[in-house]
Amino acid sequence: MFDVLLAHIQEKVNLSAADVAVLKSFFIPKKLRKRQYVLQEGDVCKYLLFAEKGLLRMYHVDDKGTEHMIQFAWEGWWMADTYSFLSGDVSEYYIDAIEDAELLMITLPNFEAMLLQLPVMERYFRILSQNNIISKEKRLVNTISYSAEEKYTRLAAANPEMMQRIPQNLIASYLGLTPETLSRIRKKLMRSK
Amino acid sequence: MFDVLLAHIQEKVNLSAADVAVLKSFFIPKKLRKRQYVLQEGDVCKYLLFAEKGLLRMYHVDDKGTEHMIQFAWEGWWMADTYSFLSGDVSEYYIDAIEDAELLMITLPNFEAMLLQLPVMERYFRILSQNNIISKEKRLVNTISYSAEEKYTRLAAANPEMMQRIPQNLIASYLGLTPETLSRIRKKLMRSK
DNA sequence: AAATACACTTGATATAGATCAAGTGTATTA
DNA sequence: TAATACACTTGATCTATATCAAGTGTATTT
Repeated sequence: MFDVLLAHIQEKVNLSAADVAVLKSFFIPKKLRKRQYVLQEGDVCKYLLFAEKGLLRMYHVDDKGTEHMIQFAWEGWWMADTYSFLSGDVSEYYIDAIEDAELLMITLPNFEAMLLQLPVMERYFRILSQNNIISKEKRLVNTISYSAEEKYTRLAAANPEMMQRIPQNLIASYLGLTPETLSRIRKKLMRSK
Repeated sequence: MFDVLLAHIQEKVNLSAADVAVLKSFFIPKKLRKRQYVLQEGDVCKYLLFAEKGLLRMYHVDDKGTEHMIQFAWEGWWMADTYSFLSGDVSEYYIDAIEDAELLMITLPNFEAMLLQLPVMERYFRILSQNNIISKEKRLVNTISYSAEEKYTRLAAANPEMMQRIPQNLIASYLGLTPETLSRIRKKLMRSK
């Protein structure tokens, strides 16, 4: 149940056996069916989520009803609307399961208690957050600097795992493209290979 | 010299007088003239920067030579190519001064030493990084979900300080638009007001 | 097993925003 | 004080990508 989480944390910082026991006590396990929501627009994001298994997405729905993918999370990744989770304000995003999933969830009070009781977790989340910033910065540059075709090829090169795992229409949305445009780009790239 | 930095840190965490003395010892002050570089593509980002005064920008230059604004930093903001700074790999970005500036700079070894000697700074940078993630997430959603006009009005509403301070052509680049397009949008909005 | 929904493809057309080009006013430099 | 550069504007045209529409194959539901 905690295998993936503990491996992930211990890659960055050291935890004693006692620490591990304390750590576990803060989390709530949860299983999700495909298409099941964890967060809907207008709700407060009550949990920070860690994926032990399965696949989640966070997305925004614009005025026209179009979905825009913000993030995906599979085994070994955290997910939350960080803003809503930390501020308690309602979220403008949705989180749901693309595949059946097993999660570990932590509430904000427990998150804060954990950081006080296990100060080493400040370091863990500081490192994690910095890595998150790096990848968001790369994605931003990719989004504003390149053509549709370049965006796609760069994403595929930088993130092959995503290409195997995520349906093509969701990749399109992640890149800010329509599914039709991505389909045509892929066709063109196939021909030229 | 350290006024803005200390105020900023003490808004988030507590520092004793002794802590402050230790903290100061890790930083190098630096003055920059307008248009002066702190980082150029191909260099390693050796410093994490804090702006005590003035205005900096970080940007990417694409294959066609077009600049794309990644971030601005004025009094009270940090700046670095986080990836290059932490990994030691060469940067793909430029950082320079838009206005004359006074900076406090810290090297990676000093940054790490500071975190070890002042563990409370782990917390400070964890909070800071989370806030950074929140704002990058908002910017991303803005970038991929809305039309040029909506992007601009939303940025102006969410970030009025930026509008006053940053030249219009750089705002355009920050939004992923050409200066011509932004000029026309503003004209249209003036008329309709 | 049939019915329905969904992911993806392909074609025709529309359009938001880019590009190219020229001009104005203001700030910096010689 | 003249010269030059730079930020911004405005117009004409072009183009990458969106939109609309229809069709195919596969998976899910009844």
